[in-house]
Amino acid sequence: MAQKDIRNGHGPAKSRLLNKATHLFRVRGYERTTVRDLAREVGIHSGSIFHHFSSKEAILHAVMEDSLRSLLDRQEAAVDPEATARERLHQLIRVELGSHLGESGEAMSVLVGEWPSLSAESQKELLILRDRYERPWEQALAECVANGDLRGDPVVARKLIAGALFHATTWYRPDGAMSLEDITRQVVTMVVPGSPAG
Amino acid sequence: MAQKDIRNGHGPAKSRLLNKATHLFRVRGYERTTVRDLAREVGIHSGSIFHHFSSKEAILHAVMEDSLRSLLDRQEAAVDPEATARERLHQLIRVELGSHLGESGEAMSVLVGEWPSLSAESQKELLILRDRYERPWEQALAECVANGDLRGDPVVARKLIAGALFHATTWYRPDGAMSLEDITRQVVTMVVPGSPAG
DNA sequence: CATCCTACCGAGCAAGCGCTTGGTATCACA
DNA sequence: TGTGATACCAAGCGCTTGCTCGGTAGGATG
Repeated sequence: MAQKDIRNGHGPAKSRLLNKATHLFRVRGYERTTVRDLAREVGIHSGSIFHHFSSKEAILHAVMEDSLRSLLDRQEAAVDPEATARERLHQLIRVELGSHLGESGEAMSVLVGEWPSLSAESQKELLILRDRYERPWEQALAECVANGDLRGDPVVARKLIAGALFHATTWYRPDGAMSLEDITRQVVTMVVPGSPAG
Repeated sequence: MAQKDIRNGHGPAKSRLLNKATHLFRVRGYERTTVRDLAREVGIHSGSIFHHFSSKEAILHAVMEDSLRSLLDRQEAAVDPEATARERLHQLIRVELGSHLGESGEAMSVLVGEWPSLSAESQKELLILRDRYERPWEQALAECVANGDLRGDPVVARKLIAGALFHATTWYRPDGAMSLEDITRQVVTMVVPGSPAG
């Protein structure tokens, strides 16, 4: 451990607060999670939370912003701009599904599921990041329609895919019969029929 | 209006309570909706609610049970057991999407979105109805896999479809470019490629 | 050595919550 | 005309909520 920041527990208090909040918001919901629950989990008094965050909603905002930024990072790392539209679609689906079902799954669930709990101002701010994330999707799907890989409207297709992938958090089990890549392949097969691309 | 039941407002108080509760649970969420909000909306005092329902959660239970039962009714009315698996799939998708996006949409959203707010006992009770609703889906999808209309796992396919359709509540606009039947057709096309069935 | 800052404690406030209780007006029915 | 049931009001209880506030221990900095 370093020289400062540890009066109690392991690691910087603020990030431990964020981690526990993510977990509690996920399993109990934002509204049903009290600041006392959160403080107990972290090992501090409830009032001390407000030394780090100005309000309970500021915690939700921080959780969501972290979630969105790391999602963007993963997308940028995984999508090859030189690849074909079909390949990029496969990459986009893999990243999004992996984000929902992997380590960042709880944060992603909070991001999507607790969106209405955010104030209008916070929503507006985070929508800028969200739009940035959606652009590669728009491009890949539009190209797939243009070259005949995908039938129908690309915007509707994106919405349908987003719903299907997000919903996987409610039923996916890491120790189940289907692996993450199995599901990814099935989604790709359903969206753009034909032999699956790499 | 009949002879009894109207002391105030229009129609039986219990059903008005249920209607307003559905709306409030949808737009504000169950937890953020207070019995005082609900009472004000209906035009009675907050305490009077507990003459009709034993608890706030009992209201949620009633909303969800009504929602599930009418969903089952619509399914039964719309699905032809004599039709091919592909046709039945089309019918099932139409019913589910129509339920999400039509008049019963708010109740459906509450049913899916507020499920974690229900007590374990209530969940157990309603799961019996839900299982009944899922059976025709299982059969149609299993048949589609058997006859080659659908590739992949039928259980995963059902989960993906359910997510895609439910998510439509967040983006569908009745006055938008895509009609309900347009979206239904696109989903069918994506799930079972080939010429769309009636 | 004094000063400042950070991170927290301990106590508690005001507001809001679900729900209870006791009472009353109105009806159906005997 | 009396009785019981139904549908509601008026008041408020006990508890929990998000958040505030004065104080303090301890490291860093002049």
